[in-house]
Amino acid sequence: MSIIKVIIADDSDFVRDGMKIILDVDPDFEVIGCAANGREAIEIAKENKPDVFLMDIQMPEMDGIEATKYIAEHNLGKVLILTTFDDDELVRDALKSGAKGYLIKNHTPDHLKQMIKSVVNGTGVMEDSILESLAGSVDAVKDTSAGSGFDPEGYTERELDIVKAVSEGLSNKEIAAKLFISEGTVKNYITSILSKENLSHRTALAVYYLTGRKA
Amino acid sequence: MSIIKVIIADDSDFVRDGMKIILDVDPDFEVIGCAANGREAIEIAKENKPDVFLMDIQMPEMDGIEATKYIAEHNLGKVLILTTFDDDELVRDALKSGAKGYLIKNHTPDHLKQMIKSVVNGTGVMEDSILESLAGSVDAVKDTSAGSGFDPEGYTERELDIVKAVSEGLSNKEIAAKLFISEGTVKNYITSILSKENLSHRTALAVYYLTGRKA
DNA sequence: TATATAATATGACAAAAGTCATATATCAAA
DNA sequence: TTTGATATATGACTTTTGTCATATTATATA
Repeated sequence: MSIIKVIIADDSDFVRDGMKIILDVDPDFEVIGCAANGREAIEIAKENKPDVFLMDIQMPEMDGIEATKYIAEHNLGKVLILTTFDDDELVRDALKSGAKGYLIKNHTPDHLKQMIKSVVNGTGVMEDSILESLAGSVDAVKDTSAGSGFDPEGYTERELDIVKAVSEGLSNKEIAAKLFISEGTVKNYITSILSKENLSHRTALAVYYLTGRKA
Repeated sequence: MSIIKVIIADDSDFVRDGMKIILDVDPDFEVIGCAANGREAIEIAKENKPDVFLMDIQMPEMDGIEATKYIAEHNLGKVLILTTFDDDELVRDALKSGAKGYLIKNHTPDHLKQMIKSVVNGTGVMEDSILESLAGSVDAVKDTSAGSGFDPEGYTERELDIVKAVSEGLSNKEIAAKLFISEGTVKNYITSILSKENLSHRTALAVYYLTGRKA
């Protein structure tokens, strides 16, 4: 695998520098340019075509979505969207515009690099799996948020205390001690929560709460 | 629990606004001020003492670490450090300066809120566990796919099959059916895995595998 | 070949987990 | 004030989990 040429586009110098530092120390990567907005990124790309753009969405002058559209149309490289908050709509727009995936900014260096490599080397079939794995990893980070996954709607505070405790891997006895209630009460809560979610045991509940996936 | 008063200090308006929006929609929180650097945050706090500061590290004029020192010395509130990259050294400095914990910026709204509450309500004994859980959650994000936290080293393929199945929330019976082995064999595997990881039940194992956190 | 490891299996047992009916106290809303 | 929701508790019971000792293959390696 040859050196992966990267252009970083992000209006925050902190993020830009951070990414650059991370990639610069790795001989597999070469950061051929940094830009504070989409237009700058494209200008850099016209002189020196990168393998991949790390592209923020929110940027002045030309945002990541517009830039991605242009890049995809002119075949200037692959785009990996960077998001700080996982703004579902924006990300969806970006993917529609031709981005190959999206990352949350604070992935560890190794994870980041691995993902960039996946995107760069991705051919037809692989790309789905990349998106899937990206989506999966974002889901894993998601805790309770809206949309897919565990929905706190319809639960009382106390029930949510129980859900959280179960999802920390605590036993009924431990939960009882933690919340100063009897073990029987904990069991009652769990029975009722399981029935609401149509699950049969606590582990399935923990998994669902943590990953949004039901077995 | 009364309303939690928050001051947000971050040089990026994107982060600042994002945090504010997230907290504003929740009646449990009141954002009493936003600041672009540590000095501003402290000025706001002198007029209206907050329960907690959400404090970026990298900021112009007065950075989060200096600000945290001042806040801790003058008892102006608890500090939760926000980091985009988990820069170990900076975070360590911040914790030394009296911060109560640190968050990565892209936690989901619910997770963020929950953590703020933990910090605000934390008293003596609880604080360790908060830090621990924060550290754990950062670890979890560090490597959602595989790597930190649960270490596959020392496990056979078959054992890992079991770990994965447990972490999908499957029961012993379901795992047995899925892997075409007897339920007893599944139990044996689980007993041995739990003992290797020093855990007492499958839910703790699933949580550990999924989040890197041990109960 | 002898030995270690991996994958499988059983049975007996103990310990949790989960179900269900029932009950009480509080508090807010109709 | 009656009703409904929430938080709590018990006891009796069933099912699932987890533990342990023990055993059979197959395969790889010393």
